Amino acid sequence: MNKQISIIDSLNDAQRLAVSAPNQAMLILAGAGSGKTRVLVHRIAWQVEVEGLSIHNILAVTFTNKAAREMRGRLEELLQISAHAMWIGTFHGLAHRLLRRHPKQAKLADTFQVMDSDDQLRVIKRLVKGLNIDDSKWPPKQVMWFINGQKDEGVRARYMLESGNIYQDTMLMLYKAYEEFCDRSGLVDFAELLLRAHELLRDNEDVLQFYQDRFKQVHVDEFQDTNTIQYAWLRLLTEGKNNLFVVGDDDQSIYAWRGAKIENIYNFQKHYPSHQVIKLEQNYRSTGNILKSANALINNNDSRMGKELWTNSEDGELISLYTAFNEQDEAYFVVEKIRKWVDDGGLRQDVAILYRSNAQSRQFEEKLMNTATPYRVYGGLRFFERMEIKNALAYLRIMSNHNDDASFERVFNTPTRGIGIKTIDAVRLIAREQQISLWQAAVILLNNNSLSARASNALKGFLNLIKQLSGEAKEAALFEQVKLIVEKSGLIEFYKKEKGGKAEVRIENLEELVNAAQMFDFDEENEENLNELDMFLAHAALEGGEMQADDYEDCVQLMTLHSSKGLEFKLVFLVGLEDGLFPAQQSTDDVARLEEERRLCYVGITRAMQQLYLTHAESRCLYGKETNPRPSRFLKEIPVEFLQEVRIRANVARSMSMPKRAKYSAQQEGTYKLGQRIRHAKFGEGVVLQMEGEATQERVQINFQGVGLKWLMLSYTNLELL
DNA sequence: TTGTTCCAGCTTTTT
DNA sequence: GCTGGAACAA
Repeated sequence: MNKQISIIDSLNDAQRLAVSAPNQAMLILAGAGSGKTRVLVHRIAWQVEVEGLSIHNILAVTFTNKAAREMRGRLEELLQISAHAMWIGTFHGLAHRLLRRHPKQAKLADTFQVMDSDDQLRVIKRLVKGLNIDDSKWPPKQVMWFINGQKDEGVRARYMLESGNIYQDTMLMLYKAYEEFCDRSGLVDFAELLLRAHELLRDNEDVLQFYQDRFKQVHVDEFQDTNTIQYAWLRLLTEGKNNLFVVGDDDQSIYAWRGAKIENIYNFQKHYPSHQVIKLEQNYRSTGNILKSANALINNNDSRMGKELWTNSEDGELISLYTAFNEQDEAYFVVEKIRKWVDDGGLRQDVAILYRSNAQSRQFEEKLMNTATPYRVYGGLRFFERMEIKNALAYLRIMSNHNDDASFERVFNTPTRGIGIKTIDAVRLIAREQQISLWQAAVILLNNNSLSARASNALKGFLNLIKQLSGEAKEAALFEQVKLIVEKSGLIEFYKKEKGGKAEVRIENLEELVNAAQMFDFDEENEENLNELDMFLAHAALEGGEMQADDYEDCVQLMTLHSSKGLEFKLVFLVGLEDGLFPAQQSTDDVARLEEERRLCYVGITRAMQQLYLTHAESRCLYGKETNPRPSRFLKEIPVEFLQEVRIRANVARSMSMPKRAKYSAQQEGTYKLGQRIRHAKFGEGVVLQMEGEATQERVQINFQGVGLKWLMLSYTNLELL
């Protein structure tokens, strides 16, 4: 009794319904800021405290490690227990755990290693080259998208038929070759983790039965982001049991471009007919004006399940709109406002600058730096993705598994040890011909004595180094193994010679890697019978590590709209609201993609708690070219009554209809060509010689008879065509 | 083997 | 306009 009350006491009606619903399929449509994670955590607590389930009987799946950590933490706090052993994790993390537990049934080597996307791309590049395929017609990146796209849909190369289309068939051939390569090297990419885990359950009745029995309840966060194979996996686990509890928001689906299937929400309703839908529409985050603007914007999307956020809180301030001259001015304005916020006692960490593309951060960084304002940019290289770290890890991997070709390629000549192109090509050739690993090929080559003495020594030197290191490392603790390779691989000396001031940081990072190994909590992840090194390497690939260390300083947050999802800030600047930038150029001619951009804008607006600034520039340097973009169409979708136009000093209430430059529409565009003859009221007849600028900025140079050269602004001049 | 130059590419991102 | 990678020269 007490327990029930304590779990649902602090919740609103809709949240209570969701948390205390009987054990059945549930679809929770949770708007931004409506307490989604809260519901998830309390639901699990309810099942433990009230329904009497053991935490072992509960599975909770998220997309990011951060979300998983947060959920675990909040659950521990609420239940006052250790949720250590509970299966809370990312799709990839849980899939990895399954594969480690059942490598045989999954048809994997039990020493398999996880490749991150960087590893994957390198492998594909190598493969494309090795097969003599024109990488301008089949760019490795596209090959990677193709392969991952197929895997996301659950399609193996062997299920695919040749189409007679050269492009498709070459892709297919590469997909096949890639699969063979991965099998031979014992490597598994991210998409493969999911696909394999699905096949593991699908093809092994006993394994499936075991997990179906174990997990009485399955919970999914951010369900709108699941792709086909993830949903298929969830369905297998909950087959015939009606015990899938999903939380999501169709309006915040912004990852269709990487395979997320919003249809999964609709299919859920078909596949679990006795499900219950609960909408969480009360928002606890933003002011009324912010919410109403967001609602108005998202209403322009046709494909929606329908949901309208509301709040008990005040309307708050109007949303501010600033029109900048150019991107410099925009950044200046934003930084000026932040300065004021801080002067008025605000915290920098409550402020976020959100943009559509990473390249936009630079202007703001410069201005912030000039004013000595601490800031943090999200989305850079993470610790385990740094080159020096990846190289060190490659040494560890090849020690663990000599046949790991991806790692072999990475370090055979890093640091340089005189293994030239000719030598490695000979090795690659043998490997390809005999379908063996580079390591095995190198051994054969050395035994054949077919290399020059110098090349042979260099290659032998590398193999011996690895052998010697593996020998020495065998008995050592994890951190000692890492220390050993950092010291003996020659990487430190190698980076010491590097110029450009990076040397110091790189060496520090390598030392930090030893620390990371020492801190690595083996038991935490390991119910499996694995050695510590393999777990550490998997951890590195699956977690990526923290971005930057200065987490604790009070600083302004800069990030893309995508990475802002799930976060909230008192003061938000949504910048670069210009057609072509946001919505992105590539998304403007397709309704579905445009709707995704709109959802992205909706995500951005709903990050703001108290104050929201929208900015756009009339002129912007893009790819080295001056452009005059029109204000984003999304701006026009926000009703004028929620907006106020802002200058640097004074606020000006908005009176006129929104797009103040729309009147200079395309009517004149393309009218003037070089050589066009015209007449001007004052200057008489002339010929157009040059044109530049767009829209209001469009100017033409005209050679007037008897008057000479003149530059005229088209928006101010009336010219008669002749 | 290293340094230079040239050239393509250029949304969004986790795992 | 900037960056990373590849090709080429010394």
